[in-house]
Amino acid sequence: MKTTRNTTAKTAVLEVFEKSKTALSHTEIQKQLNDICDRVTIYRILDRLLNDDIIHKISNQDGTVKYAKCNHSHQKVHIHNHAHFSCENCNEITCLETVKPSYIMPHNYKVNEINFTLSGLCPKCLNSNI
Amino acid sequence: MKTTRNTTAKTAVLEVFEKSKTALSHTEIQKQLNDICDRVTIYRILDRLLNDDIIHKISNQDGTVKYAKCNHSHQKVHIHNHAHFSCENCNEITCLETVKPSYIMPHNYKVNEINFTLSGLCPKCLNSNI
DNA sequence: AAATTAACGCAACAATGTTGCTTTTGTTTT
DNA sequence: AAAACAAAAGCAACATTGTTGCGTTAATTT
Repeated sequence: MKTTRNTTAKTAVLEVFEKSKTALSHTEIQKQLNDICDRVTIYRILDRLLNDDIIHKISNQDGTVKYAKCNHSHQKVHIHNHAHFSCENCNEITCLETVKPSYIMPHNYKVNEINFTLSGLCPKCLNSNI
Repeated sequence: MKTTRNTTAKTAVLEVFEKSKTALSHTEIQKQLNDICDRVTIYRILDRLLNDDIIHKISNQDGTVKYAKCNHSHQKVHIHNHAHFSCENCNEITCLETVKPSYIMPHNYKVNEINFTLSGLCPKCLNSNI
């Protein structure tokens, strides 16, 4: 069986997620790490964290891919079927863990996962824009 | 004022969309066009069509970007606030124009657009898999 | 302390998207 | 119908993002 190790790079990436309130792209993570490790290493760490359900992947309307670690202190399992908000002004993506859409599906579809991303202005930008 | 022209390449791209029931990636469009024009030209045509609201952009969970032209014969304006379905088996993305999610937002957010993508098995794959 | 192997670094590559500049071509004007 | 105008195309070069192979390093177990 394959065991996962706690390397310095992985710990550093997790710290970056811990500190950030918003979802981060690979490039943003790399910048925050100040090149303490290789680009490829970050990709591989992200792969492992995704696999272990510690983070989840969000792809924005514009095609950019971001990653986030949710705070789900009380839950045992990481639920990523919640909504995300993408701000058109500051480009930050945040998890809206309370927002759960309801919908009616046509027959003959089997839904395994949902991805619900809303975009517009986040509270921060909404206030400073008026 | 900038006027848009009906070039052969643009017409060909529109025909490809017309024929296709599913959303298409840049690469898929290029293949169907049999290299009648440059890669860059396709990108620029897609930009124009997006700008003119003739097609819309869908970015899948996996980070791939696709484009689709909806059939909205009766409407004057192109509405792209509908749901999409992404099949995990055949990777096709289809518009679910009838599916409109309802949800409750926290205060202080201004929602301009929504992107609701469901993934799982489409009717075609659901039937052939059992 | 030695053994094991997960993870890293590096180089190379692939896919996707962008930009600048010249040429072509669709459309309007004369 | 020809000339004028400018949108769009072609081409080359580049930027970004993500992937793969392989030898080396280092976390964990024995």
